[in-house]
Amino acid sequence: MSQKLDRRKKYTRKVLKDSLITLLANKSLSSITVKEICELADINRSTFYTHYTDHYDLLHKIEDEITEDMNRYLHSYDYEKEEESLQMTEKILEYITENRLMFQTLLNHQSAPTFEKRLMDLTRNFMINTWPRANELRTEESKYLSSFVISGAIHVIKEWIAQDLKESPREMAEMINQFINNGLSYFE
Amino acid sequence: MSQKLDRRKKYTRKVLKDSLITLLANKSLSSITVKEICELADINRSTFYTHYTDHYDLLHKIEDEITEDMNRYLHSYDYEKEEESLQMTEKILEYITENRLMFQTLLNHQSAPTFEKRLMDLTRNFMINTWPRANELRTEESKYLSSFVISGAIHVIKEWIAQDLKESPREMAEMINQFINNGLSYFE
DNA sequence: AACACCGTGTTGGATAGACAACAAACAGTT
DNA sequence: AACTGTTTGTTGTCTATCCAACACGGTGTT
Repeated sequence: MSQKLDRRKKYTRKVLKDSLITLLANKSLSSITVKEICELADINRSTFYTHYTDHYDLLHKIEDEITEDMNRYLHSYDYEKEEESLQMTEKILEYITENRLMFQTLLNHQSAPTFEKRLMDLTRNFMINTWPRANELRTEESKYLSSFVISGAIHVIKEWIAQDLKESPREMAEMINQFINNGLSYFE
Repeated sequence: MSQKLDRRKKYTRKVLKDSLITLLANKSLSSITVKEICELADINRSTFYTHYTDHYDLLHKIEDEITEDMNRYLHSYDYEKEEESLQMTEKILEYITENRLMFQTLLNHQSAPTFEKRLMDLTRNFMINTWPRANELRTEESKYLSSFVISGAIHVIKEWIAQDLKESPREMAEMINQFINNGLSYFE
């Protein structure tokens, strides 16, 4: 799956991604130039084109990576067991902590409206397909409920980030899981 | 003098230097292996040897660079003018701020006893050769006085670092210059 | 003593990235 | 409309780094 990358490739992609994220914090995606990204990353511009076709492609691949990671977290725990579902949420929040700047800017509609939508779709699909309690509901209802619950959770996370991650991932995980459980029991 | 470096060289040397400094914070120089440095820096070990002969050489070149930078600061201001001498001290303190971890560990005798000595020699030479007030003194006296003043200043800086750089470089510059001036007027 | 283990210093071949140069597209200026 | 400056893709050559492999010396284990 994830091939063993040459250290040079690994480094180049990392700094290009970091660079775009940094720029996105202050400017709109369309106003950012490839040249600018490369200068900040200290990478030759021609090298950029061996990895990405343009900066839209770069952003797309950044988002791909995040959603892949999220997906991995979602599927590496047994959501039916309460403690494991808690650990899962905690793991995801830790991941967000580690990539704080990324989430902070990507969740900001202005620069990249697609990201939040992708996150929601991903999580909703997971819930609908693998979560028993959601399954028991009628299809239509479960869709709305999951949307409700997930957009709520994402909003809480956004606020958490905006407040400088004052609470620990564990605290937030407990809080968010509580919210979600309450939300899901709404129709029970 | 400083040739335009290929980005790759620049990057490799930077991460190797950072890596050694990081390791020095916890272990003694002699117990650190080349392999370890390369693994932390994520650089192939064979690449290390194209730049440095061993880790002692690496540390030596780190120190070289710092002393060169210090020297540049010392000579880019007119020390006779009070305001410029203040700016100079401030500039040096800012430089220390930017390389905080480096100074913190290198000034710690345990790991690298030579560094503090090099710094002192450098500064003392500067004072003796280019500072009029020190020149007026007898050679022997000026040597001792400069040693006294400089070791005092370095100690103040070490304390400043240990106290997490609470004061601004400007504040510290004013304080230190005051100390030095008072110190130098001792024999006047 | 024989053994396995680990870091060292070095080599050779493969490749990613640096760099310089280019034509083309575009935006703003006069 | 010609002019200036900037970004864009693209290409060819050069070289720094990667990687795997090697012989060597030191250290410790049985």
